[in-house]
Amino acid sequence: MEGTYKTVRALERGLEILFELNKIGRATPAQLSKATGIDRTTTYRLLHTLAAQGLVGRSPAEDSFYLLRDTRRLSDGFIETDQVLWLAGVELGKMLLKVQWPSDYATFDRGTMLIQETTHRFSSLSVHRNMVGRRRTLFSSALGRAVLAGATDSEREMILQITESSLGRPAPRNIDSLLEDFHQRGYTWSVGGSEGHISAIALPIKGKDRVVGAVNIVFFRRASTPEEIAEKHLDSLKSCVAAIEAGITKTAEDTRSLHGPTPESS
Amino acid sequence: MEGTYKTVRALERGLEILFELNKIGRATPAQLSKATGIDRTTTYRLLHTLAAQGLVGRSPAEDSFYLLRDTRRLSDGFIETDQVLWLAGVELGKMLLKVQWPSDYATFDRGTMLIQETTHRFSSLSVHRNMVGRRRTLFSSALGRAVLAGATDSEREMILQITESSLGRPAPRNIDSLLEDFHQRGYTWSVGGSEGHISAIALPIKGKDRVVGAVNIVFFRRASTPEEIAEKHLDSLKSCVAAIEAGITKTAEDTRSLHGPTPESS
DNA sequence: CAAAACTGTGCACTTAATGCACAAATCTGT
DNA sequence: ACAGATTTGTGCATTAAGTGCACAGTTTTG
Repeated sequence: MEGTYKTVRALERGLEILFELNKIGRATPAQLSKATGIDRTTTYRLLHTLAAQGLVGRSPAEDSFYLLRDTRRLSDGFIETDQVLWLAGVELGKMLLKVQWPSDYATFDRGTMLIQETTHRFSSLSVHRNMVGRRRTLFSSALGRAVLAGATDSEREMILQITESSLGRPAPRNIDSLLEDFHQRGYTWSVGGSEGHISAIALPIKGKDRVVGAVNIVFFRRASTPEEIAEKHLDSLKSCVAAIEAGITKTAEDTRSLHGPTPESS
Repeated sequence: MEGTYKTVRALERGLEILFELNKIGRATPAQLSKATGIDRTTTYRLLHTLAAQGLVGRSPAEDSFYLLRDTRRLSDGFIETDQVLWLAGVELGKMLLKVQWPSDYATFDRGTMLIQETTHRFSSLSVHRNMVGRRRTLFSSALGRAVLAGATDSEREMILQITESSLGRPAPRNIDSLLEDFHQRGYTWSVGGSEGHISAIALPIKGKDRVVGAVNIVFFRRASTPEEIAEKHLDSLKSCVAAIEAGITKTAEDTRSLHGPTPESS
């Protein structure tokens, strides 16, 4: 990412052939060579390498290669939320430039909020590091409260059920005051949170039809109050959330196009 | 495929990293290096190459890499029928050894039968070549008749509608006699087909809940009759079809397992 | 049946992938 | 808060490994 690096050509070319095969659906080595501009024999050998990996197969009758089921091994590990992760990281970075305080992006995961991305490392106003992977409670953290506030009624019910079953104890059901507070203020908050000296405000991130996660701004309890921070930085937080949400709907829109093999008839 | 070739290592290694990333979901260069056994700096550079292609992204905050949506470009071109294609090619090859006559595997595609795989090239009893991509009619070819015969009622209705709309003329609706003939004989047939001197018998290939295509045996009209060929080779044809169908259900069964990223909590 | 196109493989060339080495940054434990 | 341990990023020399030419064999075209 830093200095644009010298890339590995053999890998690039192999991938290029895979891309091409995905477009065409079926092709001979010569066709692929023409399409990619890679020398024919090189194409041939790259195809063999791909075949050895079980990614492409060759028709026993025709000379053409095509994709095999195992190509899924290259992409099945991808999950939608990863895309959001990238976005969140970028936007959090931008926000840090305006707001000095660090912030986290977290998702609801099995009863608690799982921090997925953070700018703690880059903020001079943070003592924490290694935030990613840590968890915050659903009820007492600003992040958790934001998710609860951003959820639809049915979604919230599901979240509460999951939380109860994974925590093994009943969840506090006085959510109403929390929701009211959120609608009044426009954000959720917590004071003296996880370690007694940390406070935060947070907003939910909403996807197409569900709450994806939440983003917060973290500050020292003795340094300021939620109200003061909100006054100064809520707009930044809001536009950060908006940017992430925009990215989500954008990636959701571009429906992946499957193109079947449509050889020309004679 | 022939002599196991010298594979391209750089490509293999890059793919290995992608595989690993698909398993783990999220990893630092060092982790990937350990997991794959590839030198750390090499791993690092391969990751950069993958990143340059837009396949993986790197968290701006954390050091870990993860997959991006574009990994789908590596596999979206794959279609289920391709898997069948490979199978069909192999099985047709096997059948050719027993039955001297050439045979084709074809699928229904926009109103006609599209030949996808063939052993014409390898049969000494064929004058044709370049069969793949050619088309046979739905009503007068053994292949087409086999698909009609193998379809369920609702499926057949769909096939007929598609055919009518793409041919622009009404389809013959006297299918009943065809079906009756099929159930009586156990195969479909055509005499003096596409070019006057070619005959064939055929069987449908059925997938989980739909007709996938059909396989035929082709012979010279003056050399034999459908009845004679069926007597000699229908068993071979049947076991060929059975092998392909077995392969289809097998690949359909192995449901692809998606594994989400489940980072450990602190 | 001759010409053109394509496939498969050996081989020589030198590009380009690789891993070591080192500096810088980051994390960990006390 | 500080020192040791771990990890990251990059330059560079080495040579392994990717690449394309050449040629023989096969297939397709006209």
